[in-house]
Amino acid sequence: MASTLEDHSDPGTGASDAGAPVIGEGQKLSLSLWLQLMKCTKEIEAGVGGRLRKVHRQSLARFDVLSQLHRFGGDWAAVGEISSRVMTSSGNITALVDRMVAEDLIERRASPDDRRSHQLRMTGTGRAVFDEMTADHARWVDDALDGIDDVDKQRLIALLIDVRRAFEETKSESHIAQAAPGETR
Amino acid sequence: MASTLEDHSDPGTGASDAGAPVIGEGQKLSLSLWLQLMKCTKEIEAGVGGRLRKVHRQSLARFDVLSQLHRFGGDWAAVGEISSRVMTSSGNITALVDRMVAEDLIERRASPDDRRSHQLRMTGTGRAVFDEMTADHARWVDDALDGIDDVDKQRLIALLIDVRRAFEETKSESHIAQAAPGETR
DNA sequence: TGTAAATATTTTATATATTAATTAAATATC
DNA sequence: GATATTTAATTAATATATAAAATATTTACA
Repeated sequence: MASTLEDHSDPGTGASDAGAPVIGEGQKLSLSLWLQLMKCTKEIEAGVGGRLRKVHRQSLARFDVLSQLHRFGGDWAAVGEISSRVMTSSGNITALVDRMVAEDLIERRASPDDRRSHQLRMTGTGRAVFDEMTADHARWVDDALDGIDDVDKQRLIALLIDVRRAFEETKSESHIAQAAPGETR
Repeated sequence: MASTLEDHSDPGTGASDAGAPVIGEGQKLSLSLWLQLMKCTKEIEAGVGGRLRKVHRQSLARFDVLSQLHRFGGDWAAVGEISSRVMTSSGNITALVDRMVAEDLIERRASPDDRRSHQLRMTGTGRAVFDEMTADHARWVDDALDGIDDVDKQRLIALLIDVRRAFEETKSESHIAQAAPGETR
């Protein structure tokens, strides 16, 4: 779902808005960037995800699971490995895997090494479905970004990698003093 | 949830991968950009959304609904207006609104003008919760983007607006020939 | 060795999301 | 004015997501 699709960068004039939330000048730019990032991702995601759903009757979540399994090239992969790579909770991956197993897209077995662990692998059917989805997915994404020239795409990629690195650093810096309710700084 | 968190830009060597999906050279760059866009958004969303959930016991979806209602400054807003602005389905907004009404964050009434339509407004409680969330949200987003300088933020904003505009144009161009299963071009 | 702690996954409860079908009312058209 | 179409929202069925608790197993270590 969309999130924060509101430009808070204008805290308002104050007219008829006595207790308006106070947003600092320095935060406005960050909020505008976050808003654009969110809108851009959600809009394209809705487009590509909607087509994936309509054409292949599969969700982006399932496509992600298959994509990650594909990287293991036919080998078994631990459930935890997949769930962390697709950025979903352990509880969610269990249900997702259940449904994908029921549809014969993937198969699950107990790990031979660690009896706590389970492993996943694509089935032949899963591989076929994945290949079909992959081709369409790549074309749809490329279509969505059609109007952007290669130089701008490369600039964007570099900037987004910077943002992710900066965010990771922020997290690791603040990991000692975990946020208490109401105060983060 | 995360999506497409797999870099398809390398279609592989072909070794032990006979039927590998074919991805054109020109699509690789688009896929890399899409991957970074997705990862960047999802990672920050997980951080900010997780804190919002933990600290304020509210989802980003609810924050979005309150944000949109806030723009109406105390006036009633049509349910459809809100659902389209937060980019969610009519079915979802009904359930979301039900829960928010039950928690006294917002109130709902039949529209006086159009008897098909319903309207929403923040309650005093909702406004108070929104104000608290807004301050934290702005700070968390700013923290997440702490390491990026203002010039790069502005570059990113401009580029993302370009991407959204390009995507909208693509959609309106292809709206006549809607994609049939398996063939989009 | 025995016990505590950590790890991997599942289960449970619930929230959030989609699509399709339904209901009700407004609008268009003849 | 009667009928068909469109519009607005809800309902129903189901998928996807989270957090918290439970289960089972491995690892650490006194």
